[in-house]
Amino acid sequence: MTSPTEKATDKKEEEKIPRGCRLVHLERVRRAIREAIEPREIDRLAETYKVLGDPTRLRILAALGGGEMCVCDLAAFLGLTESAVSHQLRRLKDTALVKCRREGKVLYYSLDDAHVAQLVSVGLAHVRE
Amino acid sequence: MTSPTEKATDKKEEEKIPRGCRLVHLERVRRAIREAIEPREIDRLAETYKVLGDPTRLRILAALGGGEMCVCDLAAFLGLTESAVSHQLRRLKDTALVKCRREGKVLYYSLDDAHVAQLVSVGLAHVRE
DNA sequence: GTTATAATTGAACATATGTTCAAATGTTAT
DNA sequence: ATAACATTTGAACATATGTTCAATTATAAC
Repeated sequence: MTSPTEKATDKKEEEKIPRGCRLVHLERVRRAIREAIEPREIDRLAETYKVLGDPTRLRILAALGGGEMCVCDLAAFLGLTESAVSHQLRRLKDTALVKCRREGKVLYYSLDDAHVAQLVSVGLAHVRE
Repeated sequence: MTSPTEKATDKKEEEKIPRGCRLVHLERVRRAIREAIEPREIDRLAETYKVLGDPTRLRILAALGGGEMCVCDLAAFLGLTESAVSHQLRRLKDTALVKCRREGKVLYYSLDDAHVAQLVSVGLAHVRE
């Protein structure tokens, strides 16, 4: 299962495997390490999905899919305080999922780009299958 | 802004709007309510994204993208205990993101279907843009 | 049967999360 | 200036989350 060539790989990969743990399929562990996504990207990806993983924020995104809305519109739709909505919108903006523009006193929020609607629809396709 | 016809819509929608809250754009709130995704679907969607929103679970999915692995392989790759990995795999299985097959004492985990890899890649495209 | 291996389960802990409340911005009109 | 409006901010609270540890199940070999 572990051929001589596999045992002779560079140290970098070996060092990433904790000592003393069981190794049922060493070559598979090595490949996973080799092809792993960078930690920074993993963290950003996780942050994005974490933000998507809340019913309130998903409802906000779905609503914005129909056109821009202001904070109090969303508060009325969601049945929440404007403060709660504002907090959520900030997270959505920090993750580049929504953007906003000012018109007088009112801030109009909308989806940041086409990717966002796609993210929601791919997820829907999964849960509906 | 609020035409006579808009005021004459059915009561069901009106009742969904909390009393006493500001209404800057009533017609937008109505449309959001009308086109809203069902609560059950929203919850399942949120649950799916919540599961995706963790670095450890994303690393597991990315690793399984290269082929099936057993629990101790993943534990070695992640640098975590097998218990921690098992807990995470259960969440991934409950959300239909991974599946597993038994071969003797070993359980081999793999991505549940093509949708899963797509979910990860769409997310990656978003954070990389 | 016993022993060893692969994985799961449940309790416990520290940390993170979502909402509310009260107070503070920023903008427009008077 | 002042007042009113739209939204944001920070602190506080209860609840949820991820990992570890110890104990348990399940399979295979002896």
